[in-house]
Amino acid sequence: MPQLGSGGGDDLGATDEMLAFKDEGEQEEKIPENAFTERDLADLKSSLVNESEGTGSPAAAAADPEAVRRVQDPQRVYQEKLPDHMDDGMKHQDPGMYKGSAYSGYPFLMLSDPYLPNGSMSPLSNKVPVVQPSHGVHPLTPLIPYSNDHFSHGSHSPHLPADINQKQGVHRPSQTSDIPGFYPLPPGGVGQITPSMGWFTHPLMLGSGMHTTGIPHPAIVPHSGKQDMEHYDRNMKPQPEPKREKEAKKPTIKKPLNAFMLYMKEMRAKVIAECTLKESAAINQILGRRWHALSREEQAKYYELARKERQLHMQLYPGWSARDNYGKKKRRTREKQQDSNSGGKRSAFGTYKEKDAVPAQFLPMEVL
DNA sequence: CAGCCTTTGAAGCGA
DNA sequence: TCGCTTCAAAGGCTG
Repeated sequence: MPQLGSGGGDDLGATDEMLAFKDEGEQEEKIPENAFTERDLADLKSSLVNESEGTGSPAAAAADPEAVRRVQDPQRVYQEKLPDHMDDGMKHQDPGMYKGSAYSGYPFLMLSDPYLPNGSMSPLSNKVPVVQPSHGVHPLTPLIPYSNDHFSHGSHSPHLPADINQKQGVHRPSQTSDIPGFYPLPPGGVGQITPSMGWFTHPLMLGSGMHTTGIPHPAIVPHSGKQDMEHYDRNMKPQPEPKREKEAKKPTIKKPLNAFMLYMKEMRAKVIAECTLKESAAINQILGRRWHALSREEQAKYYELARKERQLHMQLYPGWSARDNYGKKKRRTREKQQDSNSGGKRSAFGTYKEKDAVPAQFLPMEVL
């Protein structure tokens, strides 16, 4: 807070305290991704084996030395757990804030990259307004899947005005009021989107989900859920007559994605490719470990992205509350959930079932 | 075919 | 304020 909060409060009301990370061991954590993946996979497999054998946490812990290290160093864990509000320290979009570092590969803020002749990053591209409005692309979440792969096709790059970075990136009077300005949806812009572009194929683009602002958002989802989505994906057409009722229903506005979710979205495909795994539960375990292994800068960019996602969400759906979606996911086994909650510990380390329970002395203060 | 699994983080709510 | 609960994504698995 002291060093970063000078620019006034965040409209999200975060405490804006930039927790200093401990530098300890950071280098160790920077493991090449491939090696990491192999180890992840091995770890995962061994822990699965161990779990099936019914052994306890030691085996699981042994399978993940990194986790063990974290557990044994509560302070590190505490510092590792980067609170969202730290990103508020970066909210000012100070051009120098991330200059040339943290946002590399960051699909949101680095959006201009694919459009740069050499693909390199312009310093200006660090700024939030780099969000690509001319595609009608959702400025935040949806960008993740498109990152470089999608943009590398180059078919849509002509839609990006060459000066967009300068125009939108340089001058930003206020944090909140200008957000909508990031996402002007040019008439016809949507139609230019290539089918490969994630949520541009979203059903809502085709009708019911279009936000009243005219800005489609992936957070809006028809009540009907998966099947409808699949239907849309296959046919790229609005639902036929019988679905009218459903259309009339109020669409579900999804929660904005948090930092980890954004990270998962971006990295999932990569992990799947590297591990040839598809099961999300396993993938997520790997991603969870990788998340912890990320440097503070790398995590910070996702926290920042998540913060902007929330901001945008707030602006698009002012009256929306996470509460609105409570109960929409039917949980069949509520008792079971409670059991696991009572038997396990949800902490900075994640969700621990009994076998993984962390001794209290290893828990960070905030958890205790 | 609905829900589970699995992860972290945000938010809501009751005490 | 604290602690618990729910949901966000995702895709194979399960009953």
